[in-house]
Amino acid sequence: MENAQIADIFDEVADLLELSEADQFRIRSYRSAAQTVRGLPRRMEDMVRSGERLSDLPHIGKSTAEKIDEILRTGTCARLKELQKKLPAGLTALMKVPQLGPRRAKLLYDKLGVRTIEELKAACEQGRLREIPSLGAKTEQNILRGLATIGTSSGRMLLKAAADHVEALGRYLSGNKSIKRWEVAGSFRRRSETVGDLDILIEAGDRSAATEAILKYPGIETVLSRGPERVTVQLGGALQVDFRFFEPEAFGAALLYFTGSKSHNIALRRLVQKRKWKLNEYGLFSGRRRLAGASEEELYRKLGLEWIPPELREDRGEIDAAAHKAIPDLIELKDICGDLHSHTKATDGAHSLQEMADAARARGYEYLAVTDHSKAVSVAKGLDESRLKKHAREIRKLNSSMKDLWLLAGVEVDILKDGRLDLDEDVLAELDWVVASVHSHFDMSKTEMTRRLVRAIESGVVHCIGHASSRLIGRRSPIDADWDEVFAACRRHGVRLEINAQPDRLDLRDNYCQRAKEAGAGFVISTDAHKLSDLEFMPFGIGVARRGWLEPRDVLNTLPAAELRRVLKAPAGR
DNA sequence: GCCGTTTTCGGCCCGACTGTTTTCAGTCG
Repeated sequence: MENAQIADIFDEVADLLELSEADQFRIRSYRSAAQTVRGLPRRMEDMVRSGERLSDLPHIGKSTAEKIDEILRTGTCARLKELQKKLPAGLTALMKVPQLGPRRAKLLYDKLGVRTIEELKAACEQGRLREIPSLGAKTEQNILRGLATIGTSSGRMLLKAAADHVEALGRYLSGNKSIKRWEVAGSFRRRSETVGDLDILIEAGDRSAATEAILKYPGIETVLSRGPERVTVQLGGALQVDFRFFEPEAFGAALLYFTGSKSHNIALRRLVQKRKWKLNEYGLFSGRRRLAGASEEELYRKLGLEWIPPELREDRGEIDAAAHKAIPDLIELKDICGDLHSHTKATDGAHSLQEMADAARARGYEYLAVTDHSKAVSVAKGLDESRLKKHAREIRKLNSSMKDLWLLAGVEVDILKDGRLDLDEDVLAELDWVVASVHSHFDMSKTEMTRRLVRAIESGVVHCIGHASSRLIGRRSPIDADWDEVFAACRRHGVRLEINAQPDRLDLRDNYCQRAKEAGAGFVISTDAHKLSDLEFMPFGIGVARRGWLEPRDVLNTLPAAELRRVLKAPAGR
């Protein structure tokens, strides 16, 4: 059983407890436990098997540890079943509708007999909600609008899509005189792979002028609310944006607060509470005296912590690390010296070898690996042995004509169903760089898939496993494998794991990076560019690596060309 | 239900906005 499934059970218990109007702190406990389980870099099942004490984990006590045992044994827990018996099914779905929480969901069920989303919709359309005191016509409309957004998507967009919005919006905000400073906080600043909404903090000379300017932004579809502290709008593409106004002395506290994550904030507040202080979005206070607030650095310093990069703020050990001055020296875009995964017109790329090389050089790279597909990917006109040899000759010919860019002759070879490689190993051994990837048979059993990947890793001709889980965010689930075994094999054979920077891949994902690093594996960050503009995806890969606690020394393509040459010449395992 | 550098009992993160109130509950982030 996966951690996410266990977490879902705890969240459902919490939902049902909310509907039962149980003790709010008990509810919060279940939520925290769900959060801990969901964010864990390792599987609970494996931890239990190796005899680790679950109650050592944050927010997991004796009672929750017992429930985890029970869930792993039986697939569910008695507490959940008992609650489900007491409350009608469907009510938990109802309380996830925007505008509805546990109280209103229960109210609608008790007074109107509403138990499904469909019945809710009908009740709103018939104007029956206004029969209930405390609800009115406005609420009916708001619920209907919320229902409309539920159906359309998961409600979260890819980080890249949000980044495009931020770029346009940022240009607009920067061009306005009444706005002195603006920063995007939230999951966008933490570089989460998807973003639910945008939180934009504003320092304004004149708030009402700034508000007027914001409301004139052409991308706005609906104004959801506006007050003196906050303006909430919806942009096209159903992206919600909160603009919040802050004075300079509170700006750092606001940035900290709205960057989150929620669990990071709660963990910080626990520290604050011990000192009898108060931390909110306006500052750190002792009584009414402000101790800090203008910058994040001073806030963390007051708490005895190093500044924590936003990507680490997930309550996965970063606060402890900051207290011991052990925050890693996270990798940055400027550390990257080249790109080790790209395609050309030879297969499914859009541009020629020369064009790709020029673009890489224009970015200041020292090297680019050209890694077109192998023949199994027939839709991409994948290369067979003879076409690959010819392609490699062309790459080397162009390479010899260039002084300041090393073009590595490479390939992205398919890992076949049984773990063999799609091209003759003698031909692969001639190349400078071999990426091996799974592009088919995604639904094999965990045992078979593990064997498949490990066999490829053990081939002796592979330098790197491309997009290891082969998931597509929101569209295709990751393949199932015993990742600890895969990572261990990578370490043994000196095979790197790719962090694929394509916005809908971001694979290996962040918590697996952390886990693979602990297992001693190395990494590369690549764009898998199929066209010139894809080379610009590198920052998204960097974001994942930073969220995975990676430092420059963990990532092969931080090496300058000369050093990379030396490493690649060394025997495997180095 | 979790947690402990004043605690094994008694706390537990904090504020804004909306709608329908006429002092606040519910929801949201």
